[in-house]
Formats: sequence, structure tokens, C-alpha cells
Amino acid sequence: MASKERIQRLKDENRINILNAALQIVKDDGWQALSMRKIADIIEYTAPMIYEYFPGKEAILIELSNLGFRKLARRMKEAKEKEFTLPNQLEAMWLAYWDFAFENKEFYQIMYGVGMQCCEKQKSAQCNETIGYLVSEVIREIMASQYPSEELICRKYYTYWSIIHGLISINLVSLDVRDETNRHILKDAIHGITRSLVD
Amino acid sequence: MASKERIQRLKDENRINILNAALQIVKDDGWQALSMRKIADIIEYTAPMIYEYFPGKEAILIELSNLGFRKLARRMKEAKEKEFTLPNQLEAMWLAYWDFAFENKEFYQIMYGVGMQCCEKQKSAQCNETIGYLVSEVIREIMASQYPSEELICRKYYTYWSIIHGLISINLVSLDVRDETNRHILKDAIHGITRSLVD
DNA sequence: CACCTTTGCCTAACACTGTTAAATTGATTA
DNA sequence: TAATCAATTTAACAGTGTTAGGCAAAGGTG
Repeated sequence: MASKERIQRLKDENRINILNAALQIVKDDGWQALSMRKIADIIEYTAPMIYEYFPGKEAILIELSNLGFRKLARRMKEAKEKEFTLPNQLEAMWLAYWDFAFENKEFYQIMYGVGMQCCEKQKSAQCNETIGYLVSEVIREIMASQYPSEELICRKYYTYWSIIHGLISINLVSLDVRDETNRHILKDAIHGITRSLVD
Repeated sequence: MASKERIQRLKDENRINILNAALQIVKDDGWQALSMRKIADIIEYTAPMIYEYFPGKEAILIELSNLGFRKLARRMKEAKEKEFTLPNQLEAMWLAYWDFAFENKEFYQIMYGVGMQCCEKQKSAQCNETIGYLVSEVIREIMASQYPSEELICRKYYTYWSIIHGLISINLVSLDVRDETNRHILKDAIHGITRSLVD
């Protein structure tokens, strides 16, 4: 009856192969390019076979997403354990988070549904300029007495933008933060950064 | 020769109808549901007719995205003009940005490619818990002497997370921020928030 | 008015997508 | 050997974006 186990092992292997194939496609050509038939091609089966292992494409994506979360959590835990003061632990964890996002772009994208594009790059950079200009103008004026470098103004702008865009994004993928909490974070952050401009 | 103008007007109207139809579909059923044939249905034409007005689906999305950017810029400008001190202007602009994002979810999503899902909600909330727990633990310890409420800890956690996730997102949709700028913002933000925990 | 050209739109099709039902194959069991 | 059962494939459906070709009405010209 060891054959049962052998068969189970083969099934497990197939499951893993499917996930690996999916990941490979995504790494090579982006999420847009992922399709059941392409996965099947790589593992040298036909598409319907995949449905014996996953109820659908969505399930594969969810599985990969969960894999990403586990991976990220592990890295953050490791980063924490290398430090001994609490503030250093905090910094190390967030830096690990940062590094994970760029080293595992595909994972991060599916985990938080960011940049699952529809219209390739470009324009954003163009169209954002208006908004960036609008805000930077005011930052420049506030800091005028300190003769700030353009780089510093730019940094302050991105600091504002990051936290607001970040909080919006978190809400849009609906991890339902309390409304009052949002408002609190938002105001605190804006005031905190604004204060950092003048002193 | 006024007929030329009449015809041009009709063409312009069709263009606008296409964009409006697209927007309506998206508002009703999300970006996933948008298709050329559905647009055609609404404006009571057949799908290929759309290609007389737009080179493809992507072009429609880009147009809508640009429309969103103009709308957002206008709202921020208006918000600014209602205030007279610089810090108030800054706050008003960012609050306008915030409100725009939620009142025009569909626009914001396509403008910054956020939450163009692939796997509906749920999981994120579940899987993020590990990470949230991991970080909150450390925050709680740092703040221990102040007996912070769970709500406050949660807020601090989201503050960290927002700015880091925001900065990552901005980079992932590739508005290429300089690498050194990123690092600078990241460190500043982390230290700033950490400092806010202890005093 | 008749002719020709252009324009606007549609039909039909292609190559893809996710997914399902049915048939087929091959191995396991009786 | 015969029957059963699991794994996999074939064929199909309904949907997607997109393109080529045709048709009919409108425009301009003799």
C-alpha cells in the first residue's frame, strides 16, 4: 500500500509544479500574461488537468498570495531576531518589508493588488506632474527661509504623498480600517510632516 | 459647409458616449467587467465601431485615467484657493486628494493601478494579521510605560505601514523616484514615527 | 440627375481567455 | 481475465480584444 503514498507524492508534486509554472510566467511576462493554458504548457499537461488541483485560476492566485504572505512574515521575523533593541527591531522589520517588496515584486503585487496595470506606465509620470507641482510650490514657500534644495522639497512631497496614497491603497483593497482611525492617522501625518518643514 | 461641423459634433459626441459608457460599466461592476462589446451595447453600436474613435481598449483606459488626473488636480487647486495660510493650504489639498480617492474610487484605481484585484478581498485581511501582530507586539513594548490603548497601537502600526506601502506602491507603478531619495524618506519616516512612540 | 468616392458601420472571423462535460486511456482491484 | 476507478484529454461553450471585408448611405463632381 505504499503505492498510495507514491501517488499522493506525485499529486503533491503536480500541485507544486502548477504553482511554480504560474510564478515563472508571472516573473517573465507579468500577471497579465498568466493563463491556464500557458501553465499547462509548461508542466506539459492540458489546461483542464489543472482543475483537478485548483478550483480555478483565482485559487492559484490566492495560493501564491498566501505563499507571499508567509514568505514576508518569515523574513520580517528573521530581521527582528537579528536586532536587540526595540526601535532597531522595528526598523529592521520595515526594511525587510521594503526589501521583500522589490525582491519579490510579483508577490507583492498580487498580495496587495498594486500595479496590476491596465495601461502601461508613462502617463502617470506625466499627469502626476501637475499635482506634484501644485504641492511642491506650497512646500517651497513654507520652507523658503531655509533655502531648501529641490531634492529636499521633492522628498517632503513624496513623504506626504506616500503616507496618503498608502493609507488610501490599504483602504481600497479593503482591509477595513475604522473610519475614525483613518482620519486620525491622516491628520496626524499631515501635521507631523508639515511641522517637520518649518523646524 | 456647416455640415462638416455637425458631423464633427456627432463624432465628438460618440467619443464622449464611449467614455461615459465605459465609466458606467466600471462604476457598476468594476474594471474587470469592462469590455468593448459591453461598451458597444450601451451606446447601441457594435464593438468594432469603437475602434474608429480609440485605437484599442488601453487607449480608453488611458483617456479615463487622464480625465481622473485633471479632475483631481482641479479639486486640489480649488481646495488650496479656499485657504490662506500655507499649512492650511497643504492640509486642504491633501484632504481633497483623500476625498477624491474615495468619491472616485474607479478613477483612483486606474490612475494608480491599485486594487485592480485578481483575487477578491478576504485573504489579505487574514494573512496580514501575522505581519500586523508581529509589528504591533514591538510597538506595544516600546509604548508599554504609557499604557497605550489598542486603538493607538493600531494607529501607529497603520502609520508605519501606510508610508512604507505607499512609497513601495509609487515605485512599483514606476514613477521612478531616485533610489537615494527612497532610502532617505524611508529612514526618516521610520525614525520619525518611532520617536513619536516614546514621547 | 447620374456617377463615383468616401465615410460609417456592421458581419464574420481569428486567436485568445476561463471553464465544463464527455470520452478515453491506463492502472488497480475483484 | 473482467470490472472498476482514477487521471487526463478532447471537444466544446461563452466570453474576450481585435482585424478584414463588405454594404449602404452620404458627399462631392460631372
